[in-house]
Amino acid sequence: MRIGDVARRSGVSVRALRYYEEQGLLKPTRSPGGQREYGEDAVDRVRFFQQLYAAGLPSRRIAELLPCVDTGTTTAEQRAMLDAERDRIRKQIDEYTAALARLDEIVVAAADRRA
Amino acid sequence: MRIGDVARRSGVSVRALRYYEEQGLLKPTRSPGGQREYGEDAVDRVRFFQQLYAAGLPSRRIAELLPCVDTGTTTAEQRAMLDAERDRIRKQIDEYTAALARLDEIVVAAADRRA
DNA sequence: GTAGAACCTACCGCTGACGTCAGGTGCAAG
DNA sequence: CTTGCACCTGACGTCAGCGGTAGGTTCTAC
Repeated sequence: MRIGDVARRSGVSVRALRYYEEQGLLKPTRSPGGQREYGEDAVDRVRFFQQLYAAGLPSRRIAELLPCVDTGTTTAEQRAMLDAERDRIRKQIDEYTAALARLDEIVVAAADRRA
Repeated sequence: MRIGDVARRSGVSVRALRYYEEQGLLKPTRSPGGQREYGEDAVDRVRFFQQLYAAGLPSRRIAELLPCVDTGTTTAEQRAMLDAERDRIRKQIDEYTAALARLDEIVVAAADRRA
């Protein structure tokens, strides 16, 4: 698959795919002419990246845990990082939930006024 | 209260407080010498900002909904914005939850391997 | 009245995940 | 063989929420 196909199928831009490679997240082979050639798994991998990006993980962290995904094993360091990230995400969810409650308060207060 | 006091009490930097003013979130009065003078409610307001920032609301949105908080009423436009933000936050929570599940999978898979 | 902490404005710097050129090359179709 | 789209590298631009610095002023304490 060429880069445009991966982009269309995964829903990210061509630029983003080149950026992911720059960050060490994708390692496509090259055609004799120098064009990137992606395997079938590339689309799923990109969707996986998007999920983690959406949870606030930076490229570095994603790159660090790719070996875990590929080998199915973790070093002590990787487990520590995974735990830290999971903790961070849980806290984030709490903060989002709290903020949501604050916005709800505003809505409810305004609704009461109108009632 | 002067800016340093507000900073210490609310846990944000002096620089951040000046930034909030620049964004129209705080409107302290000025002393004859030109120094910012904050009311007692400033600390709570800043904590409120932090909560919303933590949920991914940009300064603009926060500025837009401050009138709602102060007056306890909302215009149709403001209600639409509030609904959109609440929706966005709920989706974000879903995405965070999904990402958390993915990380959990990795941890569990690695744990199984070790077992 | 003077030291020094706290304040002021103005401005440049940083990070991250890309967007957006510019200028050149690869490749499939007719 | 040429059209023309897709691709390439390299490099600068963007946005948000501040951090940090420079150079000068105000306020508080003694």
